[in-house]
Amino acid sequence: MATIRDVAKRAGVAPITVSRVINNSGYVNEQTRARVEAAIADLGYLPNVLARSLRSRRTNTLGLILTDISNPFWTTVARGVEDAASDAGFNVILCNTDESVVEQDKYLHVLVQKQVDGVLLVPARSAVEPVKFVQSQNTPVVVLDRRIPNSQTDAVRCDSEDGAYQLTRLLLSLGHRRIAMLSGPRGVSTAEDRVAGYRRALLEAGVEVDTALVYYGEFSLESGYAMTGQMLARTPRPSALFAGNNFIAIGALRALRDAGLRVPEDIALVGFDDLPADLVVDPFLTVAAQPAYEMGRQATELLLARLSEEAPAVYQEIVLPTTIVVRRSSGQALE
Amino acid sequence: MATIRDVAKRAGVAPITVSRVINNSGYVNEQTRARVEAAIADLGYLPNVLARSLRSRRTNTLGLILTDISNPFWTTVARGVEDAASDAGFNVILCNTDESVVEQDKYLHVLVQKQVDGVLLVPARSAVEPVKFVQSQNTPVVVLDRRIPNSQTDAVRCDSEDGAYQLTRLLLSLGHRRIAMLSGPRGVSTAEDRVAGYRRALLEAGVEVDTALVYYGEFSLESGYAMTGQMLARTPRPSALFAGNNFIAIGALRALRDAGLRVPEDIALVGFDDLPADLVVDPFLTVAAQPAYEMGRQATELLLARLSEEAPAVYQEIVLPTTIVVRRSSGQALE
DNA sequence: TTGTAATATGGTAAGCGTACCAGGAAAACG
DNA sequence: CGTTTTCCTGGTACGCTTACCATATTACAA
Repeated sequence: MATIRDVAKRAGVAPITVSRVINNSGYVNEQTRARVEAAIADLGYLPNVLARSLRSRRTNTLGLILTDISNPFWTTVARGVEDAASDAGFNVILCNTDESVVEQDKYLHVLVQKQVDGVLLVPARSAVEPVKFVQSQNTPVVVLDRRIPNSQTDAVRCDSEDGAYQLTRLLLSLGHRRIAMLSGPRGVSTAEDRVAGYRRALLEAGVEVDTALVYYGEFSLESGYAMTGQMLARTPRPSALFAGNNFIAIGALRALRDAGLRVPEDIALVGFDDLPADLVVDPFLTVAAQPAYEMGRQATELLLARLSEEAPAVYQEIVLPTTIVVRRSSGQALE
Repeated sequence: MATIRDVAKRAGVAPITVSRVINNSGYVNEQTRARVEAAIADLGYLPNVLARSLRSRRTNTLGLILTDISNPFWTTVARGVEDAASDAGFNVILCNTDESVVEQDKYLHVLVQKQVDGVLLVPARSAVEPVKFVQSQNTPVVVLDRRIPNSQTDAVRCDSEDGAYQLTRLLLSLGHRRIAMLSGPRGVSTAEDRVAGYRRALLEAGVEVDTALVYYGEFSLESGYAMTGQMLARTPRPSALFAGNNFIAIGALRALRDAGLRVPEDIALVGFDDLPADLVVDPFLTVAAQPAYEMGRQATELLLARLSEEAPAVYQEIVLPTTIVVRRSSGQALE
């Protein structure tokens, strides 16, 4: 473990000169530079980035807090984040909260203490405090995917409200009037925005919103399965089902299959979040697809841009459009 | 940004005493502790972990280098790693190499310079040098998923040879004699081990190995698609297809569909790596499933165990079994 | 010739905790 | 009562690099 002093001694210069060579900063004579580089090579010297970061107050590390990397939507977001970070010479610390505020806060504290240069946060709930905490430590935050009302931050997300509106309109145009909505948790903006879009479409079409058909659960397969079971007990049975995310959709599909119902013949199904094209041989679900990779990438680029600014931030909110992809699960128009 | 000195001043003690309170080390009088804790709370003090790490030579951070987090197999491994790390109070820096040795080496250098306490490496190629480099910096490594012949390291992987052997035997038992093998890159142990298991099964059954039916490509959808195209041009056409990983299997399925062939009626298909149960409504592929989560978890636990040992390592190699999951894609016995 | 800028290099301290060593007071022990 | 042990606290230096300030030489214009 050679240090910069060892290199300096060997090259017959001061440590600071070695530092200049390494960082290509300030003036260094060509011959001196060569001597230093030779010494570095001889000793196999590698700078201790911790010491550098302590002094320079830059770690070239970002924190990414999301709910669960196992969900392919987040996987794709994470890949976008890592790619953008890597391109800029940054590393990413990955954190899964599983929607737990407690876990989220633990991670936020650790990240701040590790002096990450910035945080990409998929907030477990809509509270502003976690964001304020990070900002109070002079660490910039970009809020990803979900809204936090009244927060002063940069944010990158998709237009859940509009995506849900479009999907619901699609179902309405096919003749459906009883559409069940299986959403995620209350207090999570994407879950609520999707319900809002659904309601707007119904109201606009003059269809009464039956609150008994609107479910708030978890963004999980189990919850999708359970909500579908409850939904099927309603009479008359809804003719279409809106799944609030990809896991809910899969849970719903399983529940429908277990109930002996065919999709779309017996009941139509649409969902939020597409599965990556690479994972599916024969895509079947009609969905509102979100540009997950782009979200990750743009959020990271926004965060990195903040780091190189001195001016106080004019917070930006980037809302990416969703794309309705019509496939078989939404079925034909009802006769 | 209060420092430990600020806290010390406010509590009327020396910085070291504050340190003792924070780390629960040494003796601290109860009243002193209370005063210090009050000062910490008043100032909103958070220790600077960089400074601590510089002194203590511990970062509580691990590096995870894999090929591509987008592949659900790696996603699951990563989740296992992060869970195990998190349980032990460690964070994980995520790195994607896309099978590039250049990227891999970049990441290894950065991780070492960032003083990570250990590295989990899915090696892009079977060379020992990258591992030796990390070890030369006194950073322990666990090699994940792939073998590196002649390396002195801990390793956790699945038994690819045996999994391939079992799968091939399954096909043989169904009456197949012309079985095409679509594998990953030469120089990647999992690709080669799977070919080896395939050969062993054939030899054991007295079936001649037709080298024209063994393809080495990439572990990607595109490669699977392309290899399948080539394979279909062979006469007589193979009656079964062995896909070397999940992406190759999906590429193969698409190519077969595009060629108007039905699976398993026209051609049987088996693959390596299962898709996570949560992602598939109706599993179809017969596969050798690897315990991806367990691999990640055990590799991490092994790495963490190394960190708390002073004795020179007796390197361990953990080989987890694969599970053959028979589904429809392998078809019935040929008549 | 003098002033100014560009080039080149170094000293010192700071960034923030903790390892190590020391020392004093109180409690326990023979 | 002297000695040992336990309890409690602090000083100093170190981990390694870089920010900041200072100095010195050369080059070139005024």
